[in-house]
Amino acid sequence: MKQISNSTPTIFDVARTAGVSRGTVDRVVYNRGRVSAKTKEKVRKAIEILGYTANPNASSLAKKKEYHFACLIPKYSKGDYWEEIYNGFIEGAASVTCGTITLDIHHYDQTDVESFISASKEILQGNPAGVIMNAVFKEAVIDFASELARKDIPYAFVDNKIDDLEYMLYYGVDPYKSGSFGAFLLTTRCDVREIALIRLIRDAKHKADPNAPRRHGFLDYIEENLPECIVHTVFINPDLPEDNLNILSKFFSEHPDVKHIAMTNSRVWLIDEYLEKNPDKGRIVVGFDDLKRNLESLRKGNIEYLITRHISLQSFKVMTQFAECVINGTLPARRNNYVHMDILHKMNMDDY
Amino acid sequence: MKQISNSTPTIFDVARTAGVSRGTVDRVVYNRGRVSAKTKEKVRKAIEILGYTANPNASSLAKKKEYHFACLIPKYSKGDYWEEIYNGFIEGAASVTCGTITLDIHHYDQTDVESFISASKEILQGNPAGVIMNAVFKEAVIDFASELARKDIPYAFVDNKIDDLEYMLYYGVDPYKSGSFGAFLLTTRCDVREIALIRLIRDAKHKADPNAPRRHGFLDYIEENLPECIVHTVFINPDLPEDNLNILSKFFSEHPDVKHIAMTNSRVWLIDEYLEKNPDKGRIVVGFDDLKRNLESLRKGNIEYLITRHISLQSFKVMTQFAECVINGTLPARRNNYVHMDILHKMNMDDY
DNA sequence: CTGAAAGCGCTAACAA
DNA sequence: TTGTTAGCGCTTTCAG
Repeated sequence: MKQISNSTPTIFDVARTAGVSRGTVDRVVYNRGRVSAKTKEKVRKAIEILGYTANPNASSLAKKKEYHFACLIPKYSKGDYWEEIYNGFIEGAASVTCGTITLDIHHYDQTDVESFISASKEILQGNPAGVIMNAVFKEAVIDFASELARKDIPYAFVDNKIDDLEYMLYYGVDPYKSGSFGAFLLTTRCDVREIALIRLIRDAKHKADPNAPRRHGFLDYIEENLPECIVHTVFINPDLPEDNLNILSKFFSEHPDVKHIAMTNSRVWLIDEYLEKNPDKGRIVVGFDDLKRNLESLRKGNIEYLITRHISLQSFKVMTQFAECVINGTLPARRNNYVHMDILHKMNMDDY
Repeated sequence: MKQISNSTPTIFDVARTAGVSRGTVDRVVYNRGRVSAKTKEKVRKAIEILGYTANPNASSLAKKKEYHFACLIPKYSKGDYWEEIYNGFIEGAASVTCGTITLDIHHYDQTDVESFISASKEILQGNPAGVIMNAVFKEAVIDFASELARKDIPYAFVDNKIDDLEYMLYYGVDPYKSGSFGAFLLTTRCDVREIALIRLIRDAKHKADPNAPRRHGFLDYIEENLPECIVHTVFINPDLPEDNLNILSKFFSEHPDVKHIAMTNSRVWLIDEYLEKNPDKGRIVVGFDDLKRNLESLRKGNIEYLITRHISLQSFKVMTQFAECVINGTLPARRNNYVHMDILHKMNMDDY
């Protein structure tokens, strides 16, 4: 029988001062039920008096339960945005201590709704404790969400979301705001008459346009603040890098006064070769997301600003918080979590 | 006797495959000595084969040792930079799991070397496991450091450091670089002829000039990139806010063309009242550090950019890493850790 | 130099 | 509804 309670109180101390057993204390601490109201009150009071908080180490050591989570995100190639998201999931799952997490990561093709649907069906088969996904195909996501709801499986969104669904948690950056911010950084303190907005060709199959909100934020800012400014849209093909050089050369030789360039998708590195080969002191380029190749371009000075955030932080956070809430049966402190937009410039990129 | 080892290997598994006891495994894992070379080798091999890693939860649960650390930082008033640093220490100490940390936080008066010296003596009396401090009074810090070295007490720096000392760890932002970056943000895309650099009067007692590196970074940038630009230095007194309005009004009425203002200390909010009362669309103000009052000024649009970082992150990081290294007898992965400089603007400050 | 064993604080299954 | 107890994986003391 332990006698002295010098330092931090343990569950044992609580049990003793409340005059109950450790098991009972555990029950009220974790709301496991099967406790009379009277006892509950006694225990609560004891906890209050002693200022008891559970020792997370002991807790996670003792519980050996495994929880199975599924993630559904676009497939990616090396160095992509979604690879970072993936990494965040893995690290997050590993760092959850209130239970052992196993992860099933499913990928779908962003150009193909069917791939999303079939992946979501597979997930349903697995009967996970929770699902984390992003929301590109609106209707398909809604269908999936209602399936999950029926099966009482909680779900969370990362990167983007669908507002009127009953998701438990969201982490991402406000794309519209980031677009406006990009427009600000591109045009501040300048007398801007024309802007080139470089976009990616998406073929007919690409129904999804995941960058639309950011682009709209960008365009709305320009319209409101620089109504006279002309925005030229230039399409390049991400799959035909050789052609892009020509497309860009052609455009800029036809529009020699256009000095301001923006790309609202995450692949501003696609135009790096052009920028490199056609240096122009007066040019200002703004892009998004800190992909390795974008950072290179920033370092070389071809890009002025990159608007970004720690990509994997979003998926890390959503993974850890979601798992904790699902396991403990609690709700997150905040449901919608917008992460801060960082500005990266050649001068402050080193320690990012 | 445990039989099955399905999932992650435990110290028990290692012991069994090496044909030794758990105690022995522990000794080689933590280099506690008292193990024959032969046994050591056997154990190492077993660890290798099984891919064993210690369970941190079980580890910190089992070890009940208390470690006593001392921190030595300037005293502060509510809302100050050093209050945030203090908070980071507290949170960091609480989140260390490889041992129980107790903290003694000592404060000194930044205007008074003696106060530093006497505080450092007190710390020595306490015989702490380690010391974390900042480095304002150079000689006094060097003396203190050599005392610590003699007593074999490791120490770490936060915020700023003295390069040629044998400190174990440092977290901070490169002040010189941040100054240059501020100069860049203030002057980019502008045709700047004159700048007002607002400084704080420090009386004769104030031998320390903790903002000098940042100021030099700022001034050097201007000199190198805008050699024609005139930098006016305006002194205000942080203790006489009423006077400042007059000083600033006088200066700016005498220099109506000065539109660019910088403050390289952390208290740009001191000029907020002047800015508020004398609105000027063409003015650009750049400050440092995200103190609450600075953020207010940013929100109101009186300041354009604030260069900062999560202040408490520095002390949090230094606390957790330093404690871990001291306790485990290891060295940090990186000794000098420069944290990223964030740019805060009205448009991206909300989720910071 | 090595092994045995008693905890660390908590959980969960079982007994009452 | 409540109490009891055998671990979770590791540390550390004490014997050998």
